[in-house]
Amino acid sequence: MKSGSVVEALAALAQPTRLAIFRLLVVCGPEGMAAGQLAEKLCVSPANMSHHFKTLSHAGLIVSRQDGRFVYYTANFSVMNGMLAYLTENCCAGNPDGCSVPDNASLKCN
Amino acid sequence: MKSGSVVEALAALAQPTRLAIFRLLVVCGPEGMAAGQLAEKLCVSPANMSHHFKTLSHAGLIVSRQDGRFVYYTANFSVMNGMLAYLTENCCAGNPDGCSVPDNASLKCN
DNA sequence: TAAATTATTAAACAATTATTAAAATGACAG
DNA sequence: CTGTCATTTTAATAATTGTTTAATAATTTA
Repeated sequence: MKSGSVVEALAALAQPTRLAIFRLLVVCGPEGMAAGQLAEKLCVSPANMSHHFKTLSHAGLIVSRQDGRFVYYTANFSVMNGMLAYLTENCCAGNPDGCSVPDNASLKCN
Repeated sequence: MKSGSVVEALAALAQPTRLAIFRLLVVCGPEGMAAGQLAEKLCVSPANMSHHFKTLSHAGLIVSRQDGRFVYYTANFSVMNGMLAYLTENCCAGNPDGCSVPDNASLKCN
């Protein structure tokens, strides 16, 4: 994963509403949740939510699908995992003896 | 870890220079690196670096210690690990069968 | 003590971000 | 079609953030 994409993903999650959206979608799993339902659950106006969805989508962290007149959003685990991998790699390259970073710092729900 | 602290840590890392600083310090391990050395390595002015150090310090991601006229910074793994734990917990609570999130999504260099 | 080195702070500004309200789009039911 | 519901877009504003320059603080060397 490129450094720029990681920064974008971190920035997308570095906001209370968006972090809450993402975590809620992580819990929802593959079915996801409708935009309006998320808005109601988080007490945020639809317009504001839509802006946040756009930011998360652009970062690749969530994916949308239309179902009737509802739009369902789901968490995209692979980008999240790429971000986690980037943050944990090359740990303590200076003193490899005292260090063991697991390769499995990731969400495994795909 | 509180949601607010996680947002602060994510925001601290969601900037190219600061992400580079943190990753460099992760690689350096417990000895850390002097502020000026980091500035030179990343081609960023000392004043600008100082602001970024402040942001990272306030988020708890780095720690400073004075050594002579140098200030050494080191990565604080526990806050980083708290952030990773927060991001990976409660994964797929909706369909626990198909999900196994490792408990060890962390840096293990302390 | 004075000068040099290392790092931080203060002030200013340009740029980005978050939020709101209003208008517009797209999908479906009658 | 027409009207309604769900969501997005546009436009505007307030708030935050990143960078630069200049000034300040702390430490060491001469």
